[in-house]
Amino acid sequence: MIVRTRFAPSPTGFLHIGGARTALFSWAFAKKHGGTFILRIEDTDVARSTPEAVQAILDGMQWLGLDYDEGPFYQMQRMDRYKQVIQTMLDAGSAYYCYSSKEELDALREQQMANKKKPRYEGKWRPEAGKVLPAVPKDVPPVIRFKNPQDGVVAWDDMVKGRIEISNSELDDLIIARADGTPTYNFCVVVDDSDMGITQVIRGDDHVNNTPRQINLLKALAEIDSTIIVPQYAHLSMILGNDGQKLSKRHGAVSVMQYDEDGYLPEAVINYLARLGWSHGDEEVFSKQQFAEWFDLDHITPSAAQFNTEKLNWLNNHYIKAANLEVLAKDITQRLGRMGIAIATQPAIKEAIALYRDRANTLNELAQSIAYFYSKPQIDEVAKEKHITADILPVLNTLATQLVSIDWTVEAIHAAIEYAVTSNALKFPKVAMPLRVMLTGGAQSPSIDAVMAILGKDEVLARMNMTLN
RNA sequence: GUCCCCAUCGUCUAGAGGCCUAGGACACCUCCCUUUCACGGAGGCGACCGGGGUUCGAAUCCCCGUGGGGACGCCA
Repeated sequence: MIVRTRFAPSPTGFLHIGGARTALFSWAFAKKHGGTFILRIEDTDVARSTPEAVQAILDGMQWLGLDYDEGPFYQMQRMDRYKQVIQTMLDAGSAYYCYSSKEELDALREQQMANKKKPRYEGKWRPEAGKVLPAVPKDVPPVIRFKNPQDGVVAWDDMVKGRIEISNSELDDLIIARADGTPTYNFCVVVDDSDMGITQVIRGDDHVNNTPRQINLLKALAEIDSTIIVPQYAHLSMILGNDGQKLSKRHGAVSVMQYDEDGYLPEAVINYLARLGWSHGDEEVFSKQQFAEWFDLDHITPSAAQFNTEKLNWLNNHYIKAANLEVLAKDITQRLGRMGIAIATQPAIKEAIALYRDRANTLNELAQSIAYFYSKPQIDEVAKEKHITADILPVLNTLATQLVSIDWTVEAIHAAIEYAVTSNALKFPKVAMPLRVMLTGGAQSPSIDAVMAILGKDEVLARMNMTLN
C-alpha cells in the first residue's frame, strides 16, 4: 500500500514548535516510504480561523522546507461532501437528531461532575428498538449525533504508544453536526482521512482520546461503504518548554518564524526537532534528507520532551559554521540592515563573517559581532580602563606611526605588533589587548592582526588615534 | 472526579532479559591549544521514581504505589 500521511493544523494561530515537529514526522514518514504528504487546513471553526493564520502556517512550513505533495485542502470547501456523508449515516441509522438544548446539556454535565462521574451525553434522543422518544420541541434546532456502540471496546495498536483499548461505555454519542448544520471536527477528520486515503495518522497525543471515537465513526462508515478502512495511528507526545512547563500562548509557545527572526537556521531547527523524541542510535547531527531516510516510528519516545535552547544553539552554531559563506553574507547583510547598519563594500563582509562564524550561536549574534566593522564601536569603559593604561600609550603611539607605512597584510601587521612587543620587552597581550579595545570596543575578538587586516589601514589608524589623542 | 498516557544523568536520548562497571549528545567542570574570547582536542561530574513479584539473571516483563501529563465542548 502506498503511504499517505497528512498534517492537519487548524488555522487559529501560527505554526508553533509542536506543530512543526508533528509536520516534520509526518513528512519524514511519507518520504521514507516513497509516499505522499498532504497538507489539510482544518478551518471549520469559522469564529477562530483566520486567513492570516493560514498564511503563517504556510510560511512556517516553507521556511522549514516541509514541502507537501497534495493540498493545501480546506475543510470549509468540503462542506457538501460532509453533509452528503451525514445524510447517508442518517439514512443508515448510525446517526440521529438530538433536540437537547445547550442549557440542558450544560446542566447535565455539571450534575455528572458533581457526582464525580465522567460527563457524558445520556442518550435521551438516541433511537432504540422499542424506545419511545420524547416529543420534539418546537424551539430547539437539533444537532446530529453519532450512534456510538455501547458495548465492547475500541482498540488500536498505536505505532508509538502500543496497544490502547478503550471501553465503548466510556464514550458517548458525539455531535457530528451542529444545530446550524456544520459538521464538527471528529467527523470531518474521519471523512477527510478516509477520502484522502490516509494510511498513517501521525499527530499529537492530545488526540489519543479522539481516536476511539474516530475509529467507531470509521467503522460505521465502513458498513455503508466497504472500501473504507481504519488507518494506522501514531500519537506523538508533547513538547514542553525550557522550564518543563506546558507550552501555551502565554507560556513560551512561539511561531517557528520567530526562530528565523532570532537567527536560527531552518536546518538547525529541523535537526533539533528530529532529535526531540526520536533517535537513531547515537546520531546527533544530520540533514533533513538523512532524517527522511532514517526515520521510523519504532524509535519515537512515548514520553514528553522538554525543549532545550542550549542544544538548539549548539546545533545552530554547527550549521552556521557549515553554511555557505555567500548565503550567510546575504542573510547577515539583511540583519545588519535591520539593526540600522549599512554594509560598505569594504571591509568585505564575507571575511568578517569567516572570522566570526565559529563563535556565534545565532545569526543575530553573528551580525552583532561584526557590526563594529561598519560602525564605530561603543568602547567598553571597564576594558578601556584595564587595558589602555598610561604606560602603554607611548608604545601604541609608536606602533600607530609604524603601521602607516607597512603593507596591509596579516603578516606585516603581526610583525609590527611583534616588534612593538619585543622592542619594549613586553608580553604580546600587553599590546594586543589595548588594540582590541580601541578597534573592536571590547576585550574579546579573534586574532587582532586578522581583525586589523579586515578593518583596513585607514579605519585602524582612525580608531587608534581617536583613543590616543 | 472519571478515563487514557508517561517515568534512564540537569536536558535530549541509547537500551527489545545476560553485550550495562548503564553508552552518546547538550550544559557544567578541569586540562591542552592560544594573543583575549571563542573554535578545536583530551578528560571529568552525572541517571535506571519506590516497593513487590517472574527469572539462574531485570533498566528491560508483570502488579501495586508515587509523581507528571492529557482528555472529558454544538473547539480543533
